[in-house]
Amino acid sequence: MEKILNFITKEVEGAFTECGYDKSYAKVTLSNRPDLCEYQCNGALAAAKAYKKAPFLIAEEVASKLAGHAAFSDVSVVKPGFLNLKLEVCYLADYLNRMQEDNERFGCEKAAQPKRILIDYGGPNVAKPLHIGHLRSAIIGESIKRIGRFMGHEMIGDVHLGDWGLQMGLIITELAKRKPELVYFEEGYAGEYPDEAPFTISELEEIYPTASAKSKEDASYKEEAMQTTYALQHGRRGYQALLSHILNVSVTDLKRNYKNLNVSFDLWKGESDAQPYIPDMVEKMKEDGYAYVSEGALVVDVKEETDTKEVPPCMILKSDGASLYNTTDLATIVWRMKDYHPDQMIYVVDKRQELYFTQVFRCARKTGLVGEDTQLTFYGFGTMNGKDGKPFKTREGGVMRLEHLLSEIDEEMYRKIMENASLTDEKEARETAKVVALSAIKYGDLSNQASKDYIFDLERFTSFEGNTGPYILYTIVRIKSILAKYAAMGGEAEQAKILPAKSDSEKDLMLALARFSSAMETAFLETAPHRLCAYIYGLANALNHFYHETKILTEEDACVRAGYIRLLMLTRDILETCIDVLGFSAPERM
RNA sequence: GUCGCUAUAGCUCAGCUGGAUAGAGCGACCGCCUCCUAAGCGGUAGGCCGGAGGUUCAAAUCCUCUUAGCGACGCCA
Repeated sequence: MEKILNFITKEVEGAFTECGYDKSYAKVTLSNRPDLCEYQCNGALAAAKAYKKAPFLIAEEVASKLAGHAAFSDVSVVKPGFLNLKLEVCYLADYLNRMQEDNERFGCEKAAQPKRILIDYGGPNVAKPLHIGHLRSAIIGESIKRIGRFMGHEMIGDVHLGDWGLQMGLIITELAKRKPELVYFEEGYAGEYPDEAPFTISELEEIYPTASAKSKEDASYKEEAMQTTYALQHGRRGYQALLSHILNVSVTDLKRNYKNLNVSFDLWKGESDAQPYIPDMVEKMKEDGYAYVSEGALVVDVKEETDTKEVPPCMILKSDGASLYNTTDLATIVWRMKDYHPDQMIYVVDKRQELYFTQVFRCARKTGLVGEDTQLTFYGFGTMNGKDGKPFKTREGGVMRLEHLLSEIDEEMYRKIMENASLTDEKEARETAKVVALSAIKYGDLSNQASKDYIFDLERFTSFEGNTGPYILYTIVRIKSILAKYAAMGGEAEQAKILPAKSDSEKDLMLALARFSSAMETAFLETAPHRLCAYIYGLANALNHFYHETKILTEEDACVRAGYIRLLMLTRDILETCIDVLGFSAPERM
């Protein structure tokens, strides 16, 4: 189904062409003067020079061709040469009815050429709790994934676990100190290892920091951990059995945490999955003459002629021959290409890693790991700061665990719900609090441009007012409440049609609804969830304005009433589709 | 030092890729519940779009310079 803007543009293009002007001037945009018109075309201003004609005259010529068209109720020309358009209410109503019949797409067409896009977000470390540093990546990545999916692309989310390196050796070392009697430490043991892990997640979360601290103080401890790491990476059975226990316990816990955030991944691959690809990859880079030794380390030059800055070479191996972050990331690209050959890989990562990823991407291209048909995209997000504008910390100054942050918000939301006293059932109030809290935290994040730092202000985000998640949910709940009452009254609107708007607020709402497909498409093309937030905020405003001015259930004309109900249903469906894509949902009541 | 990002109302942020009078929310002030959820709606006050030049019919938006803050710059991830 065609976007309403496309339709209008096509009409205007026709008019420009008919008047002998190039249709490229016929670009129609949303009006920035809603008091004057709904859509506008500034093409006459731009065309004036090319055709050596006063813009006003051009605009008038074009306008005369459009006048009387069934889709427009008003076509006018203003001052220097603006072409202002208003839509005919019948046309608009017809368009919305077609949207509603459009099988859950609401006029938004899927991509004609679906792409396979692998999106890397998350990046949690095994055996370490999620902290707020993981929050943005999870929220933003999940939303980009869902937007892409809605647009018909094949989106593959990969969590990219930090499950490799010294940290694993540290854990095993510490465990060996504490429970040396475990069969995993018995050398030469050839039997089966237990299915049950010899630790719980909370033990694990305590073991790692303890071991990490010890290794910093005690050189021999660190040496031992490094040897353990080496043994682990070179196939010692007992250690590998422990590693899979650590992974299992940790991943189970991570999944639970991500589930609370309504975030999920298609792939639970980790850095360790990339290791098998390293030797061949490195060998090939050497053979092909890309990799050479510089200052002891194996590197690949990634400078380019057009660089305005110094781009250091991409390091492949450290001078001691060990692999590092780069190596793992490149090897990860190897298996991703081999197993999925995506059209695009998007990395949702802290923006401070931009230069690093520039190096990795260039290296991957130069050495032929990825071809021209795969796009590599760095999507950097800013830091989440506290109210003081500095990186978010707990009151004690430490890094806050994600779980703690979430429960704090849940608690606050629960308190407010009880204050409001609209829900009396304890269980429902608790559940609703969670749903609303999630909307607060996600909308608070997503409504900002991802690339910018933003200030996380608990009070502001949990407030019920203004441009917040709860406001959006409240709007949806209001609609649901009316629909429920309508049904209770015995109303049946399934066969009804949305009727031409009778008031300004109704028309504004309808215009906002008609923009849905543009908003979704823009959000995808610009990888910009905040554009979708801005859209639903406007839509929610339009609904609340309409709601305030219109008696719906007490409307006497049953046909008009049913038309209103259909309009509300479409609004609800679009709002819910949008928040689903943003990664949260609305309760029935709040 | 080099490069990059940011700068818009008291605060937090938009600004649809160059268009008309720069918009929201919070906070402040003033109104609106015998009426479908007032977590709402309407209104008032609040701006040299960091500064200076330039490009053109038109600049918050593009270019140059400049100031301030933040960040990145080979063996961390």
